[in-house]
Amino acid sequence: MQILSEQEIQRRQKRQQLIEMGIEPYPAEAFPVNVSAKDILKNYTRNKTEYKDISIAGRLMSIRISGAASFAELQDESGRIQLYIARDEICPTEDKTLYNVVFKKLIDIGDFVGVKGYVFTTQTGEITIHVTSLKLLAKSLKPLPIVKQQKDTQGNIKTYDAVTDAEFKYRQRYADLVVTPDAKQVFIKRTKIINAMRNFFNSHGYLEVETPILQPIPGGASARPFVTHHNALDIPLYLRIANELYLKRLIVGGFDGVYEFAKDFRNEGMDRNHNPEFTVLEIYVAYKDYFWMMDFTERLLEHVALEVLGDTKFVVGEHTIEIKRPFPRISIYEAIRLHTGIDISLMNEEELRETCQKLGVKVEATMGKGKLIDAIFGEKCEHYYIQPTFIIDYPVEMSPLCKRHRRNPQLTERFELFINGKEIANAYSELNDPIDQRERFEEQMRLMERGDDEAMYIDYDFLRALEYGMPPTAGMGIGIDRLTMLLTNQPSIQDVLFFPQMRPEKTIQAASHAEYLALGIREELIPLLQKIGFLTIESLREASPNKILNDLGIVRKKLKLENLRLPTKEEIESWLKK
RNA sequence: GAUUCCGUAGCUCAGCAGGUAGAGCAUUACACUUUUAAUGUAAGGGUCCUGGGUUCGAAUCCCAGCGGGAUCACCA
Repeated sequence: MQILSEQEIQRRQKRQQLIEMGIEPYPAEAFPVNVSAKDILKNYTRNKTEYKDISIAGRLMSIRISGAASFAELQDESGRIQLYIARDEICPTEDKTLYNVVFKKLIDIGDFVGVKGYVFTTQTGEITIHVTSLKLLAKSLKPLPIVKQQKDTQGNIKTYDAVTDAEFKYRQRYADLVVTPDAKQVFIKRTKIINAMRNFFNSHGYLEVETPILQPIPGGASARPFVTHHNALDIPLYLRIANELYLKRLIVGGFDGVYEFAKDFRNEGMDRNHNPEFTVLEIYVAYKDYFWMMDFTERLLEHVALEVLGDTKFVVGEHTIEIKRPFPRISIYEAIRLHTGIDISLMNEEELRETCQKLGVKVEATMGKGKLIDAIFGEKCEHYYIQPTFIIDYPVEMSPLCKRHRRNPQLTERFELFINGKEIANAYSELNDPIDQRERFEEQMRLMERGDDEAMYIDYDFLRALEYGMPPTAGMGIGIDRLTMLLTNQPSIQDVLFFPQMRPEKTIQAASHAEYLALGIREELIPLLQKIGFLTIESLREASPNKILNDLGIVRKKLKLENLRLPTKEEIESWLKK
């Protein structure tokens, strides 16, 4: 049994009352809609004749009753518009039930209604729908948070009582979306970002593809995977941590440009930058190198910013960022030298470890050369790159899937794009020498044996694919969640995911009346027991009979039920024995 | 995983040198035919996150747990 608040009980009673009056609170038939709130607000003043016979549906978000005429606000997907409801308009005959009872008493904030009527402007100058008929489309049983907004004389919107409880917003996004227009805008932009990218890729003739999410070997990145099990095959399967190796197989197969917006899964810590599942765009283009990909990435981001924001400049936190081609390019060694004064380019693992210690960068025994360099860069350099900057030419140890640098075999042809101090994109000239690739995998195996639980597994099928020959290829990945955070100025990944992962809620299921009765509890005592907190049989069993008796006495007095016969201690003990 | 802050009505929040639980909106009732977050009058609504402890007495102090946020660690 659900535990209901006073308002929830009232709404259930209203629902029942509607049914008894012959009004279906959840009608099956479609309601024809021929206009949106936004359309009316935008175009009515210029084109009044078009809005003489309109039909619109949405949620009631405020109701102001004043006698025989009332105002309400209807919210549809596009926004809110005011309704004017006059009793004698919606009830032209003697029977005023629809207005006096259904509208005034039985309809609540949050209910879906459909209205027909015509648009006019009130004396206070607000574009309003004069309602001539009103129909309940769906009853809402749970009260929404009440968020109010006021426009000041400059047209700025002031919000009162906005939902601030992060837990409420993330767990009950459906309710947050109803009452927080800004939240909705973030998600609309997210989709626009993806659409803009997709259009950009398609206009280049690249093919959108789908590759396995359930993988026998979790490859293409360094991360701890989620493991599941396939019953029929009786094998473990992993939720993908990346799709890189599959997309490259497709390049082997003769597609010259493939991309995928992929959900990846990593079984690691969660914070405002990390959710266990997240979205990554990866794209691979044959016969290109990382220089081409840098240029391509610049153009892509410029395109996305213009499509989504209409501008290449935007504000993130305290910074204004500008997507301005070309972005500066700086090698990782140079970046480290610049920000620490130390040249690490010729150091071995031991020297790097000492350098880390000197710089106060935390290290672990399992870290190899690649991770050590990454640690220094992450701690000492990353946050300086606010404006878009390519960090290039990473050491080979950090990049097991990346082609060696054409002039220096200790380096790779790799870039990462940093914006606002965070990595936004990662790209390579892809390693296509199967012998080198095999050796790099083997190096990863050695790291794994040292205890690096994020080192890559060897994917022999991928090696086999490379052995058939893969053309020179440039590949690039962008974290869509991070990019969305950037372009919508949201500080937390949870704000750009509809349903961020949360610890499961503990729901208390209250015992049913039958369960109380089964213990021999008199029916009249059940509400009292619930009132004093014994909502489950289990909680009752754990309590002492004396406490139950005491509390019942208190609540009886409080509810002024002096005529109610309290149970004896023996009676209570008899319940607890059953 | 560590540190730290928070958890009071449907929502936003007060309340803490321990002494009967508060406000605004929302809800209910009555009045009102053009209102602009907030008409007037009245009423109802709470396991003060949970469990222990200290105390004559705990929303308030102490301990533990649960949930969430922030910082850090790992990573994208």
